[in-house]
Amino acid sequence: MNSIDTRTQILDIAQDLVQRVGVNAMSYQDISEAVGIRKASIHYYFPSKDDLVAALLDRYNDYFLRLVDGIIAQPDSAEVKLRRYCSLFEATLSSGNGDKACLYGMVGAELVTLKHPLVERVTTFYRDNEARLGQILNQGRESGEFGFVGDPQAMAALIFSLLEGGFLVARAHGGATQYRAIVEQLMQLVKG
Amino acid sequence: MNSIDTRTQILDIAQDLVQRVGVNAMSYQDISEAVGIRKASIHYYFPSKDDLVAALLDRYNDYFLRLVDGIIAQPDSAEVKLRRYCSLFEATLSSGNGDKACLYGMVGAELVTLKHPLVERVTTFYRDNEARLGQILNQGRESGEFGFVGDPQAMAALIFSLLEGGFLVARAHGGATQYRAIVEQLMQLVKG
DNA sequence: GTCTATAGCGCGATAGAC
DNA sequence: GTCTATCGCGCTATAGAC
Repeated sequence: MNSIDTRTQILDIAQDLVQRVGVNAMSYQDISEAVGIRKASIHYYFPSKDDLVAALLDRYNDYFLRLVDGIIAQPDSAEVKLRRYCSLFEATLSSGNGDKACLYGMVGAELVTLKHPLVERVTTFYRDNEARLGQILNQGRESGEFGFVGDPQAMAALIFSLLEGGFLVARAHGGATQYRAIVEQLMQLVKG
Repeated sequence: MNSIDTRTQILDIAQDLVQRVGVNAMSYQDISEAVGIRKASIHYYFPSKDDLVAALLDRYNDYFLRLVDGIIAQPDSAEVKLRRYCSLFEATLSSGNGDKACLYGMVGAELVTLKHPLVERVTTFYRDNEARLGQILNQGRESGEFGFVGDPQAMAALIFSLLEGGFLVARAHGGATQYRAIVEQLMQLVKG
């Protein structure tokens, strides 16, 4: 099963690189040095760079949405669920050094330079996340925990944009502390 | 003054490219084709790519902050000022095709790939914008227009992250309509 | 100021030995 | 599966003619 291990190592390193420097600045050369194989060997697992990025996005999508669904399925209050959702993002920001952004946030910034099958993955990820945020907000509205004004779906879109943006801004200015302050301010607004 | 015109043309085209595809994907070749000169001639005005990007950021910083200061100086309500501030962003999103992001948002996403004198410009731009948003929010708090809970400076940081993120997300999903809906939802939250 | 020409590098990708 | 070797491209940047 050495081949599976190598494939996973490549994906892990590639994801780390994309989260730091973006898709365009990530190269087979960088990956090969970090993994300890030659860059030609990477083409054995991922013939083209688009194949690699697609695999990256699919793996992250499955991983992330499964975590989110796990949070939603728990019998917790809506506030706890929303806080946990925001923490999913923060965990990435804090892991390793503080210079990693959300994978889909980075890819979204470079969206125009991507080919079509990749673009659709990004829009789908955004839509799915907003839908799940909407579920949490609806629960909070019904239970009376959340008293924010306006449409829950509009609020879900706002929160998702806020978290993606908060990630990128925090990297330049304030770091995890600033991100946490923003989430705290958000919680106050949602409770209303 | 033909030289000044050419220099401005280069900056205009380069800015448009960075807002669409990012710093790393923007090339002297792309610029030369759009301006109608050879790429070697661009080096006459901007010896290195870092020189070009620095000039780009400085010009945009001056232009944008002057607009913001103009908005703040007017004898308008805080709500009008905040709406105008958000519209500054939206104007960029709508200009040309809908696939442009905020210049500093794009550069922020690629922050890790930038050299140091450029990084500082980005952090300064973020800080200056949050400070000005804080001014507007304070005015609204004092006049009684804004009833949001929490610290105005934390709220300013939240709004700035939201607008930068809203930009990037809207490009992938929903466009100017989605961005406008987010701003509308924000206004409701700020009024409290 | 703008041009042609070119250097030098890193990139994604492929062929073929082992 | 992993390697060496190499191709062809696009990039930033420079030298020097006009």
